[in-house]
Amino acid sequence: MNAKPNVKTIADIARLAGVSTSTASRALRDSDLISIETKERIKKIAQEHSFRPHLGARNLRLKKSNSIVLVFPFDYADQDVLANPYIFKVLGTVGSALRARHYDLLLSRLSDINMLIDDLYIHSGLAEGAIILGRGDNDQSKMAALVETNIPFVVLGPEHDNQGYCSVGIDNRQSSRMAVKHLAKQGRKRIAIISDNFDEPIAEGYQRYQGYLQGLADAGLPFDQNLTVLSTYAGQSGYDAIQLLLESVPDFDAIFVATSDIVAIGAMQALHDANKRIPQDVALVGFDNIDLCDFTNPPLTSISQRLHEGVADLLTQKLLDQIAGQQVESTMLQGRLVVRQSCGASVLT
Amino acid sequence: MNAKPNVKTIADIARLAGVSTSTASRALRDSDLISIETKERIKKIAQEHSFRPHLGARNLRLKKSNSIVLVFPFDYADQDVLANPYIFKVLGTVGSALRARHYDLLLSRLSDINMLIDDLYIHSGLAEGAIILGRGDNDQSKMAALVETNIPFVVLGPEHDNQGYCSVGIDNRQSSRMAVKHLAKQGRKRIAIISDNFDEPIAEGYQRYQGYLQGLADAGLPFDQNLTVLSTYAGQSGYDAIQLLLESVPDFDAIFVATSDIVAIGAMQALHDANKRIPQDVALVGFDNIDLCDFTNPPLTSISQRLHEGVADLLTQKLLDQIAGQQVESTMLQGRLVVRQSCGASVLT
DNA sequence: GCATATAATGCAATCGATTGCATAAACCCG
DNA sequence: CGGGTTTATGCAATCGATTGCATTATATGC
Repeated sequence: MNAKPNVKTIADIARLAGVSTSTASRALRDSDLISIETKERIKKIAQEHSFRPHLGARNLRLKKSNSIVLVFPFDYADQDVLANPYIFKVLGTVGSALRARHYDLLLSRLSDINMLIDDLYIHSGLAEGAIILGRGDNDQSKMAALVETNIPFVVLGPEHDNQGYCSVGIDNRQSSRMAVKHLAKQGRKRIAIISDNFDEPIAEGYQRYQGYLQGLADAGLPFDQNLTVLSTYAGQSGYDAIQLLLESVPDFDAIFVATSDIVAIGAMQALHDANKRIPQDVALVGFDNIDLCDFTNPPLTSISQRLHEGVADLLTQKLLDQIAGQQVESTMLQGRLVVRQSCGASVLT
Repeated sequence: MNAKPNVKTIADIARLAGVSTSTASRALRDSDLISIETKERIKKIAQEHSFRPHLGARNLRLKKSNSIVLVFPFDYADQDVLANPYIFKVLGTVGSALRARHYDLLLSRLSDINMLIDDLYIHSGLAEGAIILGRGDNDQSKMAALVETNIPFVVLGPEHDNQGYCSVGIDNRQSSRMAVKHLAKQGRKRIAIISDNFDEPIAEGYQRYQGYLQGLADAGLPFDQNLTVLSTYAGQSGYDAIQLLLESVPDFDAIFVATSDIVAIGAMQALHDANKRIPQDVALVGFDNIDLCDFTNPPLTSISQRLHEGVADLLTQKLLDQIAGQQVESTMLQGRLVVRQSCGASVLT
């Protein structure tokens, strides 16, 4: 059926060209040790047989893999997280950045950092480094262990004191503070917060909570424990949170949904169902600034993590620099408040 | 710093254990050629040095790669597509299924089928097969060329006559017909359709359009060219489509958004802005049944592609069977209409 | 015309793990 | 106690591409 006989290896090409495998290999790599004519001839033969060198063999010889593993410290089964467009966007932008640098992207089948260390793609030669998409609340002792292994890796997430590794992320505290101040500026007095963490200093949710507290303080508003509600990453969780608030502190007039826009959308739904008008009765600010923010009803004000503005490139470049043996520094970006209608501000600018 | 000296290869382990590499290799693979005590001893040493065999070397020797490449026939830069939670969900479920079968997942940096054939991960030994997430409208001549290569692959998408490859997807025509009939049953007479393709028989959008036509016919409704609007995959596109309809045929009373739920959400926003009530003035049905359907206002009736019900497993199993040399058949699943409020049906059941 | 520089090519080892075959050691049994 | 098994281990080739070194062929210089 196929006109071309089995041409699978460089040796096959060499045989067809009547040269040694060394010559064939050099020709295909464009070495100047080989005469122009010979190179042309060999290349032509390779082309005709649509020959591709076996990358596994090459990588073995060259001791590299030219690929990076992207780790979700979540289980694939955790559909709530997977349903978050933000994560997907990160995946896409990181993939794009790696591609531009001729690296392949391996998705980790690992669900936590322990397994990463344990099952180590890197030690097994599959990847040269890792990009870890965390919410930053990975157990720091595990992270320390990871640092110990000397595996090159970077983390998308918050920066901690003396973390010992390189991270790229936005300033959760500052961004949140800004969001809350913005709500206060619209005249809101009873601003609630929905977050996924109020206890662990290491968690992004906690840091956003801290920013919330600062924002309240800045605006001279009192803190009320009842205005804090925990959530997961699912839309339903936002819905439930609102119902809780409506029961306990029905006088709230704004919500900062620190968890994610998806949760904010769930919250909006609950408010609609309770006949609360947004933003007249309750103003809302989300986090992540997903595309959908433009199409919620009303459009959702949110904090942009500046994904389009180079986070993926930063992550990728820092990782590759690290692999190349360079020292790299963490970067903390300032979030940007994208004002739409849900926060009650007039969108004139 | 590290107490353990350079232990990178099986030879190192062998040296430490005072045996040959063959013995070490066999011991680590649990061969019964090796005495129990020796095995235990070698395994212990390997453990202590957290040794992992180099998978590249193993794969080279065993002539396999134990990984699959997942191809998006979209560019990473195509943010509209990447923003679709449906694709992400597929990614997650396929990843999960592969993981369960101990395969690694490589993301293709390829943007089209041509490059897949050309740049071929498979010929280069990186992957054993490919899962192609298409909208099924891949150029069929390219697909034929792909079939020619004998590379094992499966496609998530519609089934075509004599396609020559294995696909798994839902019956676009039938599902769409069902959706339209459902709208007609609610008394809607002027049902519009938003789709991304009205011309190419090979495209999913076209097939959904055909289903729409059948549905209209079933319900005895006349076809009106003006009720058909083209869209891309972005929410904005749905918004624009509605504005177009409002200008040209303001009397429409229902829309079947065949492109995706994201587009439907954009459409809802446009309807809100035009003070059209959903579903009283305009009823709406989307496609994909993403999680968010529960949290739109009102909740969006949509067609489920049955992702949770084994599509990923089917794809994975069929691909692995193919790699193992078996003959595999395509599967076409029936879509399921998930009724919520946007279609105007009473949700009593 | 001969020695030396230069260009082109091939040989063989290498990357790290695996495995068929050979060998050595221990054991069995008459 | 010698021949025949059984059990445990090692040797060396292999997967496919790459590259240092050696070798041959050609060119240059005097």
